[in-house]
Amino acid sequence: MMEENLRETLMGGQSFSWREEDGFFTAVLNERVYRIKSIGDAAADPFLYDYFDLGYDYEKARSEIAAKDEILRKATESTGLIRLLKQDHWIALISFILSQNNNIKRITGLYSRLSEKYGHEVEKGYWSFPTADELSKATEEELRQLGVGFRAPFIIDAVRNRDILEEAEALPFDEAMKALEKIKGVGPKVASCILIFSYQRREGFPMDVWMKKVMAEYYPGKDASYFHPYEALSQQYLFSWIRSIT
DNA sequence: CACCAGGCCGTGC
DNA sequence: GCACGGCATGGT
Repeated sequence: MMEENLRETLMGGQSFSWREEDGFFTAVLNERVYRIKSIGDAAADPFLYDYFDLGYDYEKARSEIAAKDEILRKATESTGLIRLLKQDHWIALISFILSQNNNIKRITGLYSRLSEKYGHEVEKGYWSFPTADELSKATEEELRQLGVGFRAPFIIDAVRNRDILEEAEALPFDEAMKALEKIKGVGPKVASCILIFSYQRREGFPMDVWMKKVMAEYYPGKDASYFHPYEALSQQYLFSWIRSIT
């Protein structure tokens, strides 16, 4: 059995909710604090079972991805098992708006500051990410002061258009992309991240600056369809791999 | 000083 | 339709 790489799944750019402290991965989700050491800790909890998508066979998917070509074999062997998280839509929307032209470390910091300023404390020192209602109280000026920069008006617009998240649920992938892209600051990359990491849409294939390098260098002339039916998971292995060797 | 980070918007053609 | 500059912030 392939070793699980919980760190890559939780800290590798899918989510900005988790912190690593004292050998535990910790996050405030579902109105409480979760502290886990390994994926085994998630199986008994219904919320985490769903969040970590434990009903899906990631071992099988990984081995089929690895068999596709030499690059994917290298990418899958460069790390342990990676999962695709099923996060809250609203948290994913704001998280990936924050992510544009930004780096993972700073995105995580902004996520924390938003939580402490607009969220609520569920346990001493642990703050939930603000709900849409809570974040609706923020002004553009406040958000800029907090450090989100040019993304401030995008967050305001996301609050205003929050209902699109519900609509996207029932739409086929391409239409869900278009619906999400009606929100300011949401383009193809951000929309596909939201659909993969909170709607379980495995046909998404986010093209960030890292993936553009991978495609140009190793898959010239190809696109997401080459990786079917594992577009999203292949992308996640390639993303992890290219960052690890660069 | 420059250039980069899980990009997108507005403008011009 | 595509190319390009601008954009807040912090790190290297």
